[in-house]
Amino acid sequence: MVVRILDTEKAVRTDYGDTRRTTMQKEDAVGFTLYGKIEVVYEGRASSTLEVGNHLIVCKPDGSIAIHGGELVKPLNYQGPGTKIKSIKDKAILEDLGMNLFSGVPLYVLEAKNKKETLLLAVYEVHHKSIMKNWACSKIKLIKSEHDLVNKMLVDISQYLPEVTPTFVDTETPTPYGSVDILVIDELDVRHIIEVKRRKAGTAAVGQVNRYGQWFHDKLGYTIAKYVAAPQMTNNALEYASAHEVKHIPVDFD
Amino acid sequence: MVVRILDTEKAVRTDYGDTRRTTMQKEDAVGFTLYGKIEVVYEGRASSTLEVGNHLIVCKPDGSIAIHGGELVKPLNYQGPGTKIKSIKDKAILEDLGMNLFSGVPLYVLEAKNKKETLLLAVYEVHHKSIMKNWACSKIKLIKSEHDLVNKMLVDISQYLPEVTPTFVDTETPTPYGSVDILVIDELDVRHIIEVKRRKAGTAAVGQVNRYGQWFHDKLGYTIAKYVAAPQMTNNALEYASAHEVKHIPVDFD
DNA sequence: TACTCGATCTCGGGT
DNA sequence: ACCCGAGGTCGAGTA
Repeated sequence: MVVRILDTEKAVRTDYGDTRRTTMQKEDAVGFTLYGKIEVVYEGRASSTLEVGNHLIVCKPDGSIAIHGGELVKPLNYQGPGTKIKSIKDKAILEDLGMNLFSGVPLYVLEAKNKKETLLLAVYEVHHKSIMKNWACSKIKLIKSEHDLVNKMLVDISQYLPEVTPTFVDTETPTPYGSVDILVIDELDVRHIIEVKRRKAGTAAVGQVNRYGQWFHDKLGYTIAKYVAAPQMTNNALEYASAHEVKHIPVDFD
Repeated sequence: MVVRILDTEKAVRTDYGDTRRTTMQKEDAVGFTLYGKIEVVYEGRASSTLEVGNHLIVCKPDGSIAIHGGELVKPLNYQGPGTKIKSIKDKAILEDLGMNLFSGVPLYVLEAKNKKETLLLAVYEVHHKSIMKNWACSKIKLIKSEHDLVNKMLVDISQYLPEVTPTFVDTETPTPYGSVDILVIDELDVRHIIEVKRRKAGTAAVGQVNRYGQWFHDKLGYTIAKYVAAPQMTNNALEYASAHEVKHIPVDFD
């Protein structure tokens, strides 16, 4: 069994001859894309095969790898950060691993391995490839998240609970079933439990606030009131809510 | 206001001069990747900004578009299939739209619009770009899905319900709150409701089977028994399950 | 179109 | 490490 280890850039550039191993540094981290005729076999949490065809491979400096088809945002196959890429040349091993080698001997065969998961890529033709140097690792800043909606409601929480006199307000209050988005206690010691959704809420949101309510009522013995705060609710969610005394608070980003 | 419409390949190749509109055909469908210095503004379900930096744009023949940073499998920003790409050149409009034009006048500004969502891409430098022709649209075949686990259990369902004599078995039985994975009716007319998870089940899975149970008991008046079939359950899920008479059926793909 | 749910979920935060 | 829950979830299936 001959297994040779090479870094991702090297893997694109060489045939089977290279045995050097390079550790990728943060500074000189590179990624690459490769567009070509490729066959993929995945074995791990599930298993899958991708027929030979023109696909795009994207490898990033953090080791993550994705194989994209010509449709949809999500990749057909992928492995997360930290994946190690090797090149395998022993044909018998490849056939053992599930490769049919449809189109004769591949130019490259890459084994992308991450913990107990393996991705095998047989590259039969390379239409083009590119190296990405100094690839940025910035993160986007999101606004109008659920958290922002919670904050908006906190500015004047009593407006959403007209018949309640709040004496205590908390957010992200932990329960064994998850964190309560907004918890309001009034002067009668009633726990008002509010689950906030940024978009239309479904039955699962009502289920969530029910679980929190059961914790506060059944386990802790408090009197409770339950709410789902969302721009809209689905019809089934509304019905399910009314059957469980969950009120809908209409709320949105103006 | 000057807005010019061009197809995705054209968008890479031209500056602002092209006003042709082309409809992309299945046969000549092309996609492209572009690696360069890019700034992104997103406005839609949420909103976000991505600082100027080296990023990879992937546009597919179906109109989906993704902007990838040097980390993680998921794109930093994206739009789904059917997105229309235009080029905008009016600087005042760009500034209105939130572009700061950090690095002077961009080479290209692309507006990717899908329903009520908009992605603005200002491209300041192009390190390289590639056109993908004849991009395959194959799908992968996955095995070991939840559906496979359901089928495995159906082969001998009574093994998982030792004290039950099944008289009727159904799958994907619809309720207003979703479909029951496996429904078993026994000789006493009891409804055995089984929710199947291929991995460790959390509190949400128990919430699901509770909702189904409420439908069969509260609405339809049946006697019920509830189960979560999964390799494991989280501790909180186990506790929640025992409080609601939901039994755990250990099951796995051998 | 609206709604629901699985997913090789992915990803981030906590313990 | 693992556990756990959120997500612009995405995308599939169904009514």
